[in-house]
Amino acid sequence: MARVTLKDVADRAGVHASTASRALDPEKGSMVHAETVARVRAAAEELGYQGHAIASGLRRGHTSTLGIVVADLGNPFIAPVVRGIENHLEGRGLMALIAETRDDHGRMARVLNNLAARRVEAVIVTGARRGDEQVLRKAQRQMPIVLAVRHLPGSGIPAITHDDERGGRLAAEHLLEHGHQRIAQLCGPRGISSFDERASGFRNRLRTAGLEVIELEDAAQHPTLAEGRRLMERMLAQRGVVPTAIFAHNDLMAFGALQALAGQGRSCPEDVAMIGYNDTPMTAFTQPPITTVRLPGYELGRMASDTAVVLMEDWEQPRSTLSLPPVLVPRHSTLGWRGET
Amino acid sequence: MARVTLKDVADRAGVHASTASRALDPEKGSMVHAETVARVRAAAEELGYQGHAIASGLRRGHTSTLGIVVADLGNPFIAPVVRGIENHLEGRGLMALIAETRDDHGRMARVLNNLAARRVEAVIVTGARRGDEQVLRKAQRQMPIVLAVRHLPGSGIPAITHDDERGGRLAAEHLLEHGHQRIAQLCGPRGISSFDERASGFRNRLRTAGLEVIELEDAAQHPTLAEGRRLMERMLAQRGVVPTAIFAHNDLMAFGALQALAGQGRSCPEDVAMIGYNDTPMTAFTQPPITTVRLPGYELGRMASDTAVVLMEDWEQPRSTLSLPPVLVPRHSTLGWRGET
DNA sequence: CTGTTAGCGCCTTCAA
DNA sequence: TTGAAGGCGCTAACAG
Repeated sequence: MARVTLKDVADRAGVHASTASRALDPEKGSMVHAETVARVRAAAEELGYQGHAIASGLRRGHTSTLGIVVADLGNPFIAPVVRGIENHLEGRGLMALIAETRDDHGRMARVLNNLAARRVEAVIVTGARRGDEQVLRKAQRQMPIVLAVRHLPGSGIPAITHDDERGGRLAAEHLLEHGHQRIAQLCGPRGISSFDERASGFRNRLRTAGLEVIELEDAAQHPTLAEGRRLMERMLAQRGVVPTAIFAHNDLMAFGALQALAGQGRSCPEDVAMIGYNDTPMTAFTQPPITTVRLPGYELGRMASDTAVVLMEDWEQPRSTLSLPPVLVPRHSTLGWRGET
Repeated sequence: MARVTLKDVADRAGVHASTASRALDPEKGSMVHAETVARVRAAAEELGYQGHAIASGLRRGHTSTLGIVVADLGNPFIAPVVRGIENHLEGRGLMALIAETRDDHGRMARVLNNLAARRVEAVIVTGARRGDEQVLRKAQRQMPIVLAVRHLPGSGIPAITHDDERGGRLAAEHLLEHGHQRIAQLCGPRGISSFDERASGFRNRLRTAGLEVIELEDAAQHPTLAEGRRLMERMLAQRGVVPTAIFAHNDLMAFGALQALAGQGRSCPEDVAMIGYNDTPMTAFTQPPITTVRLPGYELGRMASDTAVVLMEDWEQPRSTLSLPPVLVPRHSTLGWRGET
């Protein structure tokens, strides 16, 4: 397909290929006689000429492409982030190659390698986790890398994240304000900054209030509904006090926890209050509607993309690291708690 | 970045670039003396050589890239489809460029043009709608196009879709079986096959049963919650009989409709039964849980990707058009209807 | 204003 | 088994 080349167009217009090239380039159209431009344009039109961005890019030394690496395309929270990136790229002549790691280190390595071979001009990684440092640092020697959503503490790789420490704190404060004393959290996977930080933000705030969090040693393998249910069931199976409030590390885990509670005949919010995280659209429509922490995913995507673009234009930029503020969204799953009985 | 080229490696290994090329190509490694291969590999390693898939592709005549065009990256239903595509591509050395049209014809044209310029070897379009035929047909002269999710009736462009006619029929049958007589539907945007067909499947099935659907002339501009609410409000504002059951063309619209009903003091499922479409994860957790039609999005993605790969390898393949079967998932929003009063 | 020349980085003849 | 030559499609630099 697409047989016709610039040379064909030039021949038909009776000019040299380089003239045709200039005539078709909006930036250089002025260097060429208006009549010639018209002739070349006409020839291109007649032949159905389609420019070859790859060849042109090879010559010019750029690909106008960047990479997006996500852990899980199915995670509802990732959609607005990707959308923010994509919308920022649009109109800049840039396009994104997208790949999924499924939180697998080997896949991360392979994907980055593939992206490097394709000479993307920057990579936005939303799926980094502890253990990826080395691979990422190596990749960083070949192209700018921007971490988004999850960062790698101490790695020095620029990152645009949410302030999850703060998110955890907000959750804790909300529960404290409502008079809870026996408070638990169900932890998302370890080694992922966004989960680790919401855990410590939550824990620390409770300590400040003189309380110790109820926690399992076990954390979720993946931040899924099934894992939320499993952890909640384990917690309920332990003897000792039952918490009056649960902080689940994301909305899906909160649902799972709710199912486990229901299975034990405990109701939310009357017996146990629940807080999720992410403000996934559905949280507003569930029974009960779930109190959650809202993060500006779309904006984060735009900013990560913006950082990536700056970095690809000017390699040795100061590494900007940003953290966007979360907001607590109170709903019935905590507001309806009836207090100690 | 990535300064070192094959020539550098060759020089360091003391061989010609073409030998280095062969040594590094797993397919042609055998054409080269084992010792030479080792020397070249070592040199590449020492220099930190990173292959240049773009240049290599230019020479070999392929890009190992395909395009995915979606209408709305934020639509929860699109995630599994993209996931299915991506997972199918992985391990085949292929990667996908992704772009969003937001259901805008102009954007569709621009995106396809950009993709063609980048010489993607095929494009999967999940966001086609009436009015895109011409642009798509033109693009089809440059690369194979596969429609997914939504097809273009009469266009002859290969498509992998869900059988939405059938989905509509299933919804109708479910309501008939439960004894409904005054049945309405809230229509998704016109000119999009998936909505048009679920509308006609539903309508026709009711006609066969001797019933006429209650419908507005108006359809949703976008398949969103807000539009679902607006349409439901309009319907309730009309004098005459109130339906006992509603078929909303997707789950989000169903939520909107639910809100409108609640606003009028009507409860679901007691007064009015509701059916959605897509089996978005949240439908199982809402109050009430919503009866919906489940579609195999992931499988559809895989199949679309498979078709695209076949087409890019063998241009003039018979145009395979497939339609995957939907399944009705009954939940409380219809099962709890208390019947005519 | 336009043509010539020389590659971008790689791979595939062809010949040795 | 290896090297030389040529070119994928395009454009920058240099003449004229």
